[in-house]
Amino acid sequence: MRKVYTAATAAADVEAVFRLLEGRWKLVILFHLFGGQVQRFSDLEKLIPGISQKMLAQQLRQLEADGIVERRQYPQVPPKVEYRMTEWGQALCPALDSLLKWSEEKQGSEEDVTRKNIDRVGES
Amino acid sequence: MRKVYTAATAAADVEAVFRLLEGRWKLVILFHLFGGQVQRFSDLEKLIPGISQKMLAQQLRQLEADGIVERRQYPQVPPKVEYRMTEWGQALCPALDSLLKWSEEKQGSEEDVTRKNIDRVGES
DNA sequence: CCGTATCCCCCATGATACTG
DNA sequence: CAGTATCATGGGGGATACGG
Repeated sequence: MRKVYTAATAAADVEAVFRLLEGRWKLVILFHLFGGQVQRFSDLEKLIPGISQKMLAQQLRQLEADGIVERRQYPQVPPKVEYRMTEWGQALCPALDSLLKWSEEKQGSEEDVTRKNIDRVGES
Repeated sequence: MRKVYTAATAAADVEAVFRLLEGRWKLVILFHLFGGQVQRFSDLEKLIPGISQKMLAQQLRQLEADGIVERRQYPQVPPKVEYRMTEWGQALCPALDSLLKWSEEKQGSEEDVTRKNIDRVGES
């Protein structure tokens, strides 16, 4: 049984999802973890040019708090910490893919729009 | 033939989509237009409590510029302006729905996570 | 009815330095 | 290796007023 939405609640819930993923670096991090990949803090630092330690730590903390990413810490010296997607987090991948597919559709749709506008010239 | 993505390009493209939809009011507007609904400026003003004219105009302009929403102006007094989804914009609906479905999955996945954490106690 | 124009504030991000 | 702590900043969004 699917949840029922009004325009307001649907928008609010999508916004809630956006808030989980907004943040300058979260999506890059996620795409480096999708598909079961496991990365250490320093791996992500290397994989993501331009990110600072502060931002990497902050975004990972938030993703972890939101249940999207799992942090696994090994009590040893030197420290070793691994990050991976949670099961739920991994399930986000196809949803993001549908957004990508949508953005790919843009090209094909533009000629149609042009034709529609031409057809509409002189409309009341 | 699908476009091929790296972690960086996939993230960049999803971010591009997010930028189209980010904005305090865009999603509410969209959900009031999805499914072929047509709304006048003043309709949207009434439908969306708390929005200012400035913000409504601004968000509509951006949605229009991005090809998501279509603005149809009738040259008459008093002015009449209608907004509706473009074909491409309407295609966004199922993609957003997959995000909603994902957020609905959260509940079911949380007990599992708890169990996993318990199982993992004492792990090296 | 359908918008612009201004001013202002806040918070996410960045730079930089330090630590168990 | 894997992080905090602190300070600075800029642009998105709100309040308010005005215009065709």
